[in-house]
Amino acid sequence: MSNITITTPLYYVNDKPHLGSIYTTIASDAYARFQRLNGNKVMFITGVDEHGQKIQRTAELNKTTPINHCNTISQKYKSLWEKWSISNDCFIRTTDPHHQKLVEQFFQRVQSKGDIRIGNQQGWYCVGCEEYKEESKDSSKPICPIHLKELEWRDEENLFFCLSNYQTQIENILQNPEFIQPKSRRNEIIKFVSKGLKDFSISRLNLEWGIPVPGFDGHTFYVWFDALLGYISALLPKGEEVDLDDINNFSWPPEIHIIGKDILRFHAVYWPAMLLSADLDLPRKVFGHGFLTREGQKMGKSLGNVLDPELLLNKYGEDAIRWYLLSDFRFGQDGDFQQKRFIDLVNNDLANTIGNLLNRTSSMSRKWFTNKVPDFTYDSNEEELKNLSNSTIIEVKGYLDNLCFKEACSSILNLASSANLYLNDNKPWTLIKEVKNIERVGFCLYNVLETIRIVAILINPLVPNLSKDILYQLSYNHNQINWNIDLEWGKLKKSSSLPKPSPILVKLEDE
RNA sequence: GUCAGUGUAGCUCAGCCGGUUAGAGCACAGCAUUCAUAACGCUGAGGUCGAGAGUUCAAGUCUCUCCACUGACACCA
Repeated sequence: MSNITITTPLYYVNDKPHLGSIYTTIASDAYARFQRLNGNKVMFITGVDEHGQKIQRTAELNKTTPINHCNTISQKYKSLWEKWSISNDCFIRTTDPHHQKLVEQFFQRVQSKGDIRIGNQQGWYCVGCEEYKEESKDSSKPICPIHLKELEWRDEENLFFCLSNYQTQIENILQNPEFIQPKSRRNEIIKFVSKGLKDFSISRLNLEWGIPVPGFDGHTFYVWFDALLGYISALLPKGEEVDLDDINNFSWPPEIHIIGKDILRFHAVYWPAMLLSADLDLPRKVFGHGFLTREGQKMGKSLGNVLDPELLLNKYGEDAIRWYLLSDFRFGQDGDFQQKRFIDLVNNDLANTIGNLLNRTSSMSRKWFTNKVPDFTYDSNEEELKNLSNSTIIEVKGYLDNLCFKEACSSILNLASSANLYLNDNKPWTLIKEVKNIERVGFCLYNVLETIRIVAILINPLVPNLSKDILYQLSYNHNQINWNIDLEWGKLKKSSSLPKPSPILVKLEDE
């Protein structure tokens, strides 16, 4: 048993949650549940990032104060995660007071290390965006691609973090092939780092909505510096004095940061350097997952094709969406959300393959074994399903350990299909016509029921509610499941009662 | 522009160090059928493996060229 800390990004509260955030969070949740089921002590962190210019501007647009805006959006995230059964152990807000203390303390460490300097942030600035833009390569007059207006040159005093001091150390960290996943993203980062690291600014001037930099009037911390530290604040008890020396007693460092590919560099380069500077341990792994498109198109407000997680949940239920997102997309790659495919897959996999398997087997047992799991003394060398279950368990563990959700789902589904086939081959409904076969039928049905139980336990981290429903219908205690115990073949008690089966998933209909 | 990756059945993708008639799931068509949720099962149709050239006894699998798409190339949560 070990301590495992898992993080989602701290979502920027500029806008309400979208499908991308639920995708990351569901995957993280599945991984966290998997680790718990294996008996590990898990600290699953999620939360929100609430500072910065964009927030301030959005609040102004909505004619409210930044903190009110943050309260509203943060609450949306919080309640949405509850509705989705996200099993996070804490929820950090970067406006939490103890976070501010931690940022200050962290800054002082880095500063005393000599990794902070004053410099000037220069660049082409778009007044409309209120952002620095990358200098355009080919045109001499830089133009904002959004506002199509000329950019103006700005030169602002900022504090800089001396990332360049960590060039070789970062390169060494990247030597570890496990540190950044998937591999393609790792290559990008290595390439990026090899071109030479430049210092980056960690403060802004004249931006009110941020944490003030101690000792530098008018400076507030740039959101990234602030936000990344939320992973640490999340672990510390609220309201008490913070002490960075103690964080290893609070499940630091994380086993994994699960993030979208867009923010990989911050987590895989800037963040490790910051931690090195502060003499803190590094996360063991950073996983940059892919993005989702919808029916082949990017999702965006301008296209008006965003999928609202709340609407999805109300319409289809969490299990259906969780299964689709985890089973059809390779986690490291981009995926395309297709309505028809979603409906087809969920109905096939969950309702037909798994759900109907439960239904048909339970029905037979109830019919011929007085509403119970068969009791029998039939002796046989035949261990087809037992062996397949055991090999599936090993496979699934391996896949989930590497966040290969799709492969895990497919492996589990294969087990369920095999159980369906096993029934078709053994034909208990024919055997039972001769009374002398009752023992053999009992043996056959028990094998399938037990396989269903294994299937239910294996899908538990992926679709927890569906899993519980199946276990309930098998009269198997679904509280406190532990994979080291409950995945053992033969745990289903003979003669335990079977309730009348009911569909575990109402089939979805295409609109 | 530079670098990297991808391009295989209608859709999503597997195909490791090159080796018999190119695979899976879904979709589609047919058969069978009740233990079951019109489910499960079986069969079938469907691919010039992006294009062209080359290496080889043999290439989806290696090399080169071209085409298309995607990503990275420092302040985008």
